[in-house]
Amino acid sequence: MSDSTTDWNSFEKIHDDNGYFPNDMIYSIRKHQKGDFVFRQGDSCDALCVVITGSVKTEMVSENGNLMPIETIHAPRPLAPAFIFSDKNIFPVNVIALNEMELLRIPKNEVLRLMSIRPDFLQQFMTHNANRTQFLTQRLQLLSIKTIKGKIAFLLLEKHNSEGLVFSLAKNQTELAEYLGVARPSLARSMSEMSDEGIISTEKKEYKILNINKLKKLLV
Amino acid sequence: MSDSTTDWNSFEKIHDDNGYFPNDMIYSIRKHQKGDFVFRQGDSCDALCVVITGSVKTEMVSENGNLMPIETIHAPRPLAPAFIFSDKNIFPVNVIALNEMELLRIPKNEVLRLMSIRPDFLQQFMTHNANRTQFLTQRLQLLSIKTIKGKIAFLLLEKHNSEGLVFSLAKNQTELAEYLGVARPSLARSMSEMSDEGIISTEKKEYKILNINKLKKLLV
DNA sequence: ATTAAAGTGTAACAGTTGTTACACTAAAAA
DNA sequence: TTTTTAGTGTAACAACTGTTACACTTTAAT
Repeated sequence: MSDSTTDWNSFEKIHDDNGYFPNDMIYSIRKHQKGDFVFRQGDSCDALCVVITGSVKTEMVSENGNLMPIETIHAPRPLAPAFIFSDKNIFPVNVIALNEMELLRIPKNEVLRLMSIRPDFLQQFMTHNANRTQFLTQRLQLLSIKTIKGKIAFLLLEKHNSEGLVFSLAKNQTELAEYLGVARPSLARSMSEMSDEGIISTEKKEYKILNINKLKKLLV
Repeated sequence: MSDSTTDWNSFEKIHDDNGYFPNDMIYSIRKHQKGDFVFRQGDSCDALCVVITGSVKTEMVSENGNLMPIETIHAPRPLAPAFIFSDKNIFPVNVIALNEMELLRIPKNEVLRLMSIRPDFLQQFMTHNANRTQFLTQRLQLLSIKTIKGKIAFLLLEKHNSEGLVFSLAKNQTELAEYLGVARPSLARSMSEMSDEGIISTEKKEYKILNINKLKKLLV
């Protein structure tokens, strides 16, 4: 499964009680070089894995053999943390090291023990998962909207709620199109139509909402 | 916020230690009648809520004032369990009683305490959330596929993995179309084309995969 | 300053999907 | 059985989106 020499099934104990991890915590750390497969899609996994240095990318192997990139994960961040507790704990993606990286691995039972003795750890774990659920829910909502103008409206109204009528987006047009799951020229067309209709105005990454009622009607 | 007479902020203690909930658990129970708003979109919530009898529906108020049904929740099931731990704990949906129902409410701090003293409770909570994350991820994958034939292929190949080349689906064509987020006649057209091409055959809710390689190519 | 690269606006056309309508069949109710 | 209802197959057409191509602008690199 992997190219490192670390024995994957041996766990050590940590030596300093830092108030977060107790000094008798059972864990293992393994190093990977750039390009290593950290996990392959279909591997089973019964430990909490945390990227502690470096970064990895995840990609999904579709049924026809194509590779679809999912996301990039930079240290420090857990790797599919919810996942070790699911009924069917098989890794859904390939995980590949983008550079030299280190992976902390804590067995499931030890995770449960940590949770019961370290409230901070428990709370942080829960918060992470809750935020992830909210992220997924919101993403699902966005993709449920069928028209391009509707997706743009959803995005801009969301920004509006936190930042008002004038704001800037971090993404350029190409990235935005990818994020919305549409073709770039189609996005440009829809946007220029919305400008013609006096709903919004855009200048590079700066957006203004000119007619919020018309914008809301596009959500239908 | 609600029509019941129970004091929403008073919590009692449970009286029998059933091995799952301890006898000093802090909680409250409130009853709702059919049609009551249990929560409104935007309400904040710092307690774990469990539907213990009856059922509720959740719906989302979109920016233009339309109502979009999300899901129906039958007892016994927690209500947005991940959610109380998120950074921004505002209810994302309306929750409405479908019939006479009872809601168990356990304050967040008490949930954390329960988790640390009842491993079963902790584990079940984690498993529930993990499964939900997996469900959302899979739904996201399905909606990311752009063509109708691709969505059909994804669905059928998933069934194939667990049940082989011949199986039946629980949904009829109308429900299936809604699930895939496409128009019913469009789904029928795509399916009959796939039948013409010798990829699948369908009879009512029975499906056969005739040419799995062609089916996999549709995922691109 | 010049060149190269990245990002954007736009148009023509093809392809897919949604809409609407209607006939037909199967299943449920009277 | 008859009637009603739900579910399905199909067609014509409209609407929308993707594809491809190219000009133009802005930014970065040489």
